[in-house]
Amino acid sequence: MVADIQRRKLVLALSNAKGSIPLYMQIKDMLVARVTEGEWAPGDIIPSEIQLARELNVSQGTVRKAITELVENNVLVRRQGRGTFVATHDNDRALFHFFHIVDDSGSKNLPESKTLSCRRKPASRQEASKLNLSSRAQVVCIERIRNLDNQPTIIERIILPTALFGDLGKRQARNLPNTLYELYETQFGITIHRAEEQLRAVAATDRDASLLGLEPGSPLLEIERTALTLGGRPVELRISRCSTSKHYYQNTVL
Amino acid sequence: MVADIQRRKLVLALSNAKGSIPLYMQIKDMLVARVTEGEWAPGDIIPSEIQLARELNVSQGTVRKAITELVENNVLVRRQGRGTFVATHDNDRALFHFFHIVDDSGSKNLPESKTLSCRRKPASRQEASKLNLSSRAQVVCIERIRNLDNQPTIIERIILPTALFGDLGKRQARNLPNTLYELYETQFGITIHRAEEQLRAVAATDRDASLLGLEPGSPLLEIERTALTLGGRPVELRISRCSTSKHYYQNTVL
DNA sequence: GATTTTAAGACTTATATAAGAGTTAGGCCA
DNA sequence: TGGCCTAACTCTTATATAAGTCTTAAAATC
Repeated sequence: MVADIQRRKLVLALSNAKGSIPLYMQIKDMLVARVTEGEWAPGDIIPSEIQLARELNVSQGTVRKAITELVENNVLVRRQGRGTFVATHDNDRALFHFFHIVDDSGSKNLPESKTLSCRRKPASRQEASKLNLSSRAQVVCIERIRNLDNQPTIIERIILPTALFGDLGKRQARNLPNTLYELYETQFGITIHRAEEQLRAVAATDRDASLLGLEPGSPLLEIERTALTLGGRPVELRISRCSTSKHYYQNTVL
Repeated sequence: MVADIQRRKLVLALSNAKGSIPLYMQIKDMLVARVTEGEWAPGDIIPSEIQLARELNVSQGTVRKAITELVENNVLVRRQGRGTFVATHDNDRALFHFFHIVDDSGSKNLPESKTLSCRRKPASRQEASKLNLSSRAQVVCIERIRNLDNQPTIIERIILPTALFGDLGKRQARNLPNTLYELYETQFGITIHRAEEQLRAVAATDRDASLLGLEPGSPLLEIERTALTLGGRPVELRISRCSTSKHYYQNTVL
């Protein structure tokens, strides 16, 4: 442990000698590394700014600048007087952060979910490519239907690499929780950090239509989301088909 | 001018005496005010951090913290060794910032535009409500069709309050530039700062279909955007209907 | 004697200031 | 024309002080 810190000091000293990369960035990278490597798990408190500053032989303000950027990136959460914590998916912000469907009055509610199926299969070419898997790797494929205001509104197909979510397919087959990202975090140690979404308008298939109680051919909003970890590794592919007769997808462009 | 600065110092001193609001926030608000009031126009350089610090009787670091937050909000742009500038819509970031349609290969190109019509009319109830106008206020209504890869892909209807964009309807009727936000900024002194977008899947009307070369009833992605100024005032309503057969709407959730 | 209230202290993050190190653009000179 | 110098910026780091939070133990109350 002490040796570990010594090594770190050495590394910092060396890269500092090289000159170019600012101290606070090196510290930032080091903090990210310690989070991704699991030294600090989501929800854990990390050492105080002063402790880190002592450990790394820099001033508190320098550590602070590194932490500030990680707070802006949603990696850490600060609470004055308490400490700094690794961000989790169990607080309100995180729960709603990746969900963009809003009802016509503008209010956002999390939908209930009913799992239709949960099985293993080889990844399709497209799935393998989007998840960076070798072709024909095994994936878990979950299908569920989600209700908003007691109306079936969204059909979701979720693709996960079996390599990462091995026993999810077997153990929890049909009683999956509503908020999957919390499950990934607590059960599999995988924290979703950001996502890329591709939206298209598509026509409802016969199956879509019967599940959602619409006419076949009705326009649906298709959202194809690739969810990534802090390290940028894609770990979930999720394709949602939404009826937008009473809801819409909300996006704020800052 | 000097009196103005003196007044500002006094205001700061007073609100500082009250105690609660941090100095850097007061400075931030003051900087925003000076931008919105037009003392500094988009593209202008603002006084250096040290000059502002002297003017306000605070240290450079405090001014810096205020400016940093405004840079994060896309209000200001910093260039090391040069100075700090009011953000404009003429750089790459701004041009692509509000445009989310990407072709299937993932590359983003700005579409060409052809104006179909440009006329004045009284605002509909919905338009008046979304733009915060008194009912039946006059608006300019622009309709245009936009090509991507030489294919008509997007039908746009743009609603602007005549009160703000008075002579736009007459003077420039049919030769509007492609990038409107730059025009708003340079010709009307209105800078779009953020936007709220509501996305739905809809069926193409006969007119949509003939303009886009599709079958009537084909699914289209409808994007209803309300664009707001720095002060949060809605100034443009834009409804786009997009064919998503070869393109999609890209959103990154951080 | 048991329970609640209060106040001090030891933490934490938040804010403000200052000094020196990088960057950039433009002028000067060979 | 091409290279060097310098002035005017921002960027990085460090330090001091303020403000918020929790623990603990003494004091007050039942």
